[in-house]
Order: sequence, then structure tokens, then C-alpha cells
Amino acid sequence: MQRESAIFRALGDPSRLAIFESIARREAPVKELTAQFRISQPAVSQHLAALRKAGLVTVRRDGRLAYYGLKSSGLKPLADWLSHFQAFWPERIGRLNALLKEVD
Amino acid sequence: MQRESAIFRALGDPSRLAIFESIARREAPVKELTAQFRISQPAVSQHLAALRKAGLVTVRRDGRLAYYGLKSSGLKPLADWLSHFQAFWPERIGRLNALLKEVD
DNA sequence: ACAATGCATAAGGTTATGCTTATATGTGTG
DNA sequence: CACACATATAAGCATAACCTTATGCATTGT
Repeated sequence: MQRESAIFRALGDPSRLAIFESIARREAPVKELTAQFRISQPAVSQHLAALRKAGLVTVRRDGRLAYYGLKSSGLKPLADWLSHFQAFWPERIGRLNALLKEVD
Repeated sequence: MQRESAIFRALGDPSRLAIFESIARREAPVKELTAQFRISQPAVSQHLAALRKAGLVTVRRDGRLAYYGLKSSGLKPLADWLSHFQAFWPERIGRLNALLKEVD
């Protein structure tokens, strides 16, 4: 109940959302993420700490590199929360259903 | 791409999320929402303006009352965004599938 | 051992955010 | 027409958020 708010807040910053989406595409060390955006390395690290605190990403350290990757269960609370509202957009059900069949 | 960020930001505040969830349960005028939370009426109005700006709620004026209700299409961008990541939490699929069958 | 690299944390400044009280606007009511 | 009521907006304040530069701490390479 209060956890979704934290997730929303974590993804509410454009830079942080972009970083998250990049990580979601593929795991990457801080160095690479820093090169990707126009903010300093400490800023990236701070965003990563926020994402980690929100349970959205994980770290894997290898030598002096810290690889950040998507935490698979991270978005689950959001999905659960969202499913509460599915009754309100029936036009969406069809597409979601199709997507699920694809996965099966 | 930048629109989700706005939605996330709108729901990132605990008070605002609570107001949104209340509205989602049922349409209500500002007066009633104000009674429900321990913040002033202007604060509620400001949160409502933010939710409206994010496309999450609608207003229906009746006399001097302003009824706020869920905008059915409001969460769609979020659902679309989230569906991108479904591949990453397969354990969730089953429950979602069950939910969809229920709706059918 | 020393220098360089990758990352995290500290400190500080600027802007954004969320709240309050005060006030304006519009709508019913006596 | 005056007055109460419902809501929105304005102004101001305290705190949080996000960024920067500076620095600390490991780890790797020479």
C-alpha cells in the first residue's frame, strides 16, 4: 500500500526512469550508464541507489565494476496494484490477453 | 516515453496516491475527499489538479460541487509501459491470466 | 609499491514540491 | 440582495529532491 508509492516515486524522475529502462534492456556497469546520459557519475550512482532501495534493480560486483541489472520481482507490486484497475479499461483486456497467449 | 514519467510522478506522492485510490473506488466531490484526509482543502485541490494534469482523473461539475472521478484511459500508458517488462516476471503470468479469465 | 580506474559517499547549492493561510470566484439559499 | 458554501488560486514557507565538485575506498595494472 505504501510500497507502490515508493516505486512510483523512484520511477517518477525522468533521468532515473531512463536509467531503469536502459538497465532493463541489458545489464550494465555504472561506467557505461554514465556515458549514456548527460549527468555525472555520482548522479548516476545516486539514481542507482534509489532504484536499488526501491527494489527495482540489483547489483553484481565483478572486480571494480558494478553491474546493475533488472530485479525481476521489482515491478511485481506495481503490476499487482495495476491489476486492481483493469476493470476500468476493458478495451485493454484484449491486447493484454493476446500478449499473454504469446508468452504461453 | 516521457508521459509515463509524469504518471509515475503524479502517483509518487503518498497523499496523492491515496486520493487517487479513493477516487478510483468511487467518484467524490472535493469536500468529501478533504474530510477523508488530514490535509487542508487547498492541498486536496492542488493534488487533484496534479492528477488531472497527469490525465488520471476527470472533473464533473454539478452546481458548486466538483465531482472527481477516475479517467478510464488514465492508467493505460502505465499498463502499456508495464507490459514491456512482463517477460521478466513469468511467475506473475499465471495470476494475471486467471484474472483475465475472470473478466471474460 | 604506486598510479590509475571504477564506484560510492559527503558536502553544498539550487530548484521543485507539498503544505499552510488568505483570498478570489462562482453557485445555491434565505 | 446578502450570505453561506464549495472550490480554485495566490503567496509564502519548510523541506526534499537532484545536481555538482571533492574525496574516500577498493581493485587492477605496471
